[in-house]
Amino acid sequence: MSNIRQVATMAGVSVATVSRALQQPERVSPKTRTKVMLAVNEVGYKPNLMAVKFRSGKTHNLVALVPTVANVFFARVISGMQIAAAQRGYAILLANTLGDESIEANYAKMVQTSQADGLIQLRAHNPFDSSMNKPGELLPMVNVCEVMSDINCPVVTLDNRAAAKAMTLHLIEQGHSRIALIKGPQSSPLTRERLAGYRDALTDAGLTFDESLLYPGDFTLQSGHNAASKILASKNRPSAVFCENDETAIGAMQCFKQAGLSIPRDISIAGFDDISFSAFCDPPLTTIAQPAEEFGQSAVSLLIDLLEGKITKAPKVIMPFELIVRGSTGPAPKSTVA
Amino acid sequence: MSNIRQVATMAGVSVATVSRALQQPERVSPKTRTKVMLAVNEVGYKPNLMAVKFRSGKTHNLVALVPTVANVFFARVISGMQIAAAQRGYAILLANTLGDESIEANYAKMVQTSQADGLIQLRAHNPFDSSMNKPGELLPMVNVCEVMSDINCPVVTLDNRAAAKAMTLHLIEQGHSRIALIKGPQSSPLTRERLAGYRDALTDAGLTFDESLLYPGDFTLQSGHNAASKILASKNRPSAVFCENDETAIGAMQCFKQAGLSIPRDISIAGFDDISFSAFCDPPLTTIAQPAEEFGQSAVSLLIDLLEGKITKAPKVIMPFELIVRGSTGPAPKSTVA
DNA sequence: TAACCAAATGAAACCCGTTACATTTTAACG
DNA sequence: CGTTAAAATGTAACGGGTTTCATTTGGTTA
Repeated sequence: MSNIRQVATMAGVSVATVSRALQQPERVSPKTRTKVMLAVNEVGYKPNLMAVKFRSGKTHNLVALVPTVANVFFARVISGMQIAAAQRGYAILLANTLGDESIEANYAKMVQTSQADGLIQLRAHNPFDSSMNKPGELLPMVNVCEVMSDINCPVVTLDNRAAAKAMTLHLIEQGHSRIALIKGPQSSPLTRERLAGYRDALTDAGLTFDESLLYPGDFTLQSGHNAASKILASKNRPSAVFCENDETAIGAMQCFKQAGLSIPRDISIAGFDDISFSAFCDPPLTTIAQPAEEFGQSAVSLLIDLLEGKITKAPKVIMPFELIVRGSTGPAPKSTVA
Repeated sequence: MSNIRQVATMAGVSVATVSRALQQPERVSPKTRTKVMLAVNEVGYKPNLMAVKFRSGKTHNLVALVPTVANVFFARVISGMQIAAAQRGYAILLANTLGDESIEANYAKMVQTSQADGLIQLRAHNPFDSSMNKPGELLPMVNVCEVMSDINCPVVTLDNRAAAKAMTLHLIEQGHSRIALIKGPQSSPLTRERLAGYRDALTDAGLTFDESLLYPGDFTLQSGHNAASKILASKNRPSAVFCENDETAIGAMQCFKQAGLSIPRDISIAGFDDISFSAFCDPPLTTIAQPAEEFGQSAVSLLIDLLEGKITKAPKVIMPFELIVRGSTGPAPKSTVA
């Protein structure tokens, strides 16, 4: 690999001049500039940006801690992060953490060992060890989707509680009074927030909250399918099912259809996220649309602002959601309503 | 940030000794080792790995050029890459190229500017500029999924032609003789290979290849839906549809179902990839399973071997596929067969 | 105790840009 | 033409590790 000194020799100038000719062309005479450019081409010079990063102390790398890269919703967030980062000259170091805290910690160390400037966390968990805690100083981190309550950290999310309430309200308006909820992983704050919103809507509508209508899930297709089997087997079957994400809903939908139920005639199903597959179910899934790509973009933008000292307080960005009513929800069957 | 010199001062030894105490503990006396470790903790020393990378000329970063991060199949490949890379001490720099050659070239430059050691390409396209071509030397690149014919490059893929042939054969065995094919993007070699396999099977079975049964697509849900509409509108409608990927199949399936067709009674549908959603369709989708995660792992492993000089020839790794027969394919309707 | 070798340690170069500071060249003006 | 300021260019330090080579220390043996 050629270096700047070879270019300098070839051009018959000093390394400083070469550096200037490349970084601030107006600082060198046109004549010298030409000489340098010719020499650059001559020796096929490509700057060693590792040296630049080392010297400057800025890597322009951001670590993204993603529990599961293969999750469609997360994939959209990553896509947004990637695009925003590229626009501002940063690269994304992707970490597939599988929710494992030791893996998270390993990647977080990249920030502590100067391999990355900052970190984006999709889970509600602080991956840094205590040595990073500087009193009064923000960690070089931004949280997306899930909110960490115990730490002061910029965050991009949406009002999950309000969104879940809106969806539940939609179902109630359709005449449903027994609405099952298939939850997400217990560990996720999202699960609790969405449950709270579901409960809010019931309370507002004067309906009783029934623990037995809550089903465990973990945001996977399979867990939706499993929960649906249990719902089918329950006595007093609910007339609607609100799933805390779309994958769960799609898994549940398959189970109901294979059992011979017609959706939404026999049972209504609603999801959360609006992944691409949701519009292509049969029937298409009623869901809450989240601006996933914007989550990623906004998070990256916030993190870079933080790193570049443009913000010092930790903002909380609440993105808008949208209730998307499609064919999977409809009026409650008369028999159930009666 | 503390550095190694501060540790040296604190421990009362030279920087060389500190470096050795940390890298090759057996090379220093136990007494010194202890002194150094105490000093490390004392000043909260974290090595600047950017300096190490700069000095060594090895970044231990790999660039992954992915056309669309949000594609579920690619997401699985990325997941595999990520895991294999982590195991061998490498990090993945993710690039969402959108198939744009200038974006690809930008990320490829990261290799040329010493920001990454190598690159994994998911498209059949060489992103490097000509300055990288060293006669007789392999590029620091591995190809996954798609094969580049014009360049000598290690590759991990599967026999798409054979797989498409196997699927088509399956449909033929079910009694189908008019089988539509919804293709992928024209630009992708996958599209052509799968088409070739489809054709092979028809030829072997003595069926005529009918151009009018080929429908354009681009691997998206929407394109599958669009193609299905056209199929519905065609006179002499085919009794089976082979889609070049699962997303297309799922999009097509929705269209057929909404038109009142029963699958597979009225029409059979087959896909390719075996994404997670395929098992959770109604009916579940017959498809070709590809070991996507293994693609990623194998590619990373190959690339690292290449970078570390463990291989000098460009191997071609052909992964196995599996025909997964589910409910979306069945015997051809009698009326059509007759 | 002298001689000798191995183990332990230290000094300094090195990687490759950027940049502060010093020096030289150029241009302008009296 | 001489003076002076501005523009252009050069020199060398710097960043933080690793590593080579030299030196010192320690222990062993005659």
